[in-house]
Amino acid sequence: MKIIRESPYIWRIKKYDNMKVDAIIFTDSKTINNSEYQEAINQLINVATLPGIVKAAYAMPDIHWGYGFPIGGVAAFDKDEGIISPGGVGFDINCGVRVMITPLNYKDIDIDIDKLIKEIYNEIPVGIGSRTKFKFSVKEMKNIIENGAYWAVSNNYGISEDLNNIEDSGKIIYADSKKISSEAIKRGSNELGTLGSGNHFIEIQKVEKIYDKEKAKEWGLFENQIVYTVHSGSRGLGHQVATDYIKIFRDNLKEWNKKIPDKQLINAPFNSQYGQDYFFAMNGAANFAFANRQVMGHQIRKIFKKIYNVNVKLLYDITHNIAKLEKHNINGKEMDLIVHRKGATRAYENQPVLIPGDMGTSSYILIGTAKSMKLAFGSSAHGAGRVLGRRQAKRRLNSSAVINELKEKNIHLIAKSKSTIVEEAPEVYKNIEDIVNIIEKIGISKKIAKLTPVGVVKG
DNA sequence: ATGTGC
Repeated sequence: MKIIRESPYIWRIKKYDNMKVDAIIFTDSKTINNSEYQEAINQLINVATLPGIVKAAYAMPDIHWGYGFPIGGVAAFDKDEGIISPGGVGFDINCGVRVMITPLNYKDIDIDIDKLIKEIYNEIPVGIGSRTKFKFSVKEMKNIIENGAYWAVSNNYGISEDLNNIEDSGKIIYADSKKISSEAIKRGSNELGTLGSGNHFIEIQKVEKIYDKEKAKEWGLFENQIVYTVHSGSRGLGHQVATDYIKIFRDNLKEWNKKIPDKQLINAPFNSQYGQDYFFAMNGAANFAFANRQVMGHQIRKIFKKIYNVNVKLLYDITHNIAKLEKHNINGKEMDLIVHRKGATRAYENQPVLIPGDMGTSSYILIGTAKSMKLAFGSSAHGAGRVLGRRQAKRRLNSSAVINELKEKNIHLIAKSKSTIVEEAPEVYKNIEDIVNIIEKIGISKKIAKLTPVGVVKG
């Protein structure tokens, strides 16, 4: 294996053996040789062997091991010759982030943070197995799956201008509820508007720093402003879709998959019936996730209206777990590609890029660049990335110490489960500043604003 | 991530 340093933060592994293209890693010299990176880099090399892959397999600075494909990876496949793989999307289909902005200043609100997060916690079901009290009918579920955030806004969970500020307007058209199992639909029927667990969160944040005054103003951001972020996905419904199609592919595409270097890279030709079925089911789950974040974002907006009598706007809502049909310019030729972003954020030129950190540090609002279109199919990083596994975290940390540590930083926390507090502690994550600085130095996104948490709701 | 595992 030959790693070439192409620039201070770009590393290229020249293709060898069964690789069809090179692998490219965006990171610094400190981490490229880190042994903990090696598993993820091996996964990236495996991805580079898959049929129809175009240009290279890419890794963002926050890569770590994932199911088959590394988390923090981008892989684009030719629409006609290439594949689609559930492992390239992840189990939490359309896990993503939305940032909503208030006109409030931190000094107007600081005494009420506990009250505010408690209201949110009481309104929105959080934690593993979190459910709403009511269930949607199968007919209504189909409507949600095919219409996403558009469904939510049409049903009074939002205002029409919200839809202008969601990736794909919160509704992917290549979605078909008939491709989703009744089991998945049943699981989703009382999950709309629920947060979930793990790294999912709701954070009340303060705009700590503005890097680009003009763009921040255009986007409605100012220093010390109160904003909030919702990080969640497609809950049990999306998880069931992933599980279902991995099994369907295993049962029916044995011959097609006999050469894959890792069973978890199971895939279907994009243009086959199985590939299309997964694509339409996956997009249905993605629409469910768009609706889910839309509902939660709007419920919190209503809480702000009630307590502070202010109007809240949606800055942007974006996914970091999806495979999308996109047109890209490859060596002067426009190509239709199926771009898998797993733990990677779309970063089209001028588009807001939302990268959350851990609950003790900060999150960033950035902007996509022309360079990102050229270097990584218009993609960027998605978060800090773990340094400690969940089990290790439990062994080394305890929840009251984490709560105290946050308290010292004036961060209020309300969480359903003590083990989640420990598994998601600041110590468990890499430094988000490093990740953001690397992607900015490469030029695939530019910083607009830095957010620091003041109130956190966790599962 | 997940009614937390084959």
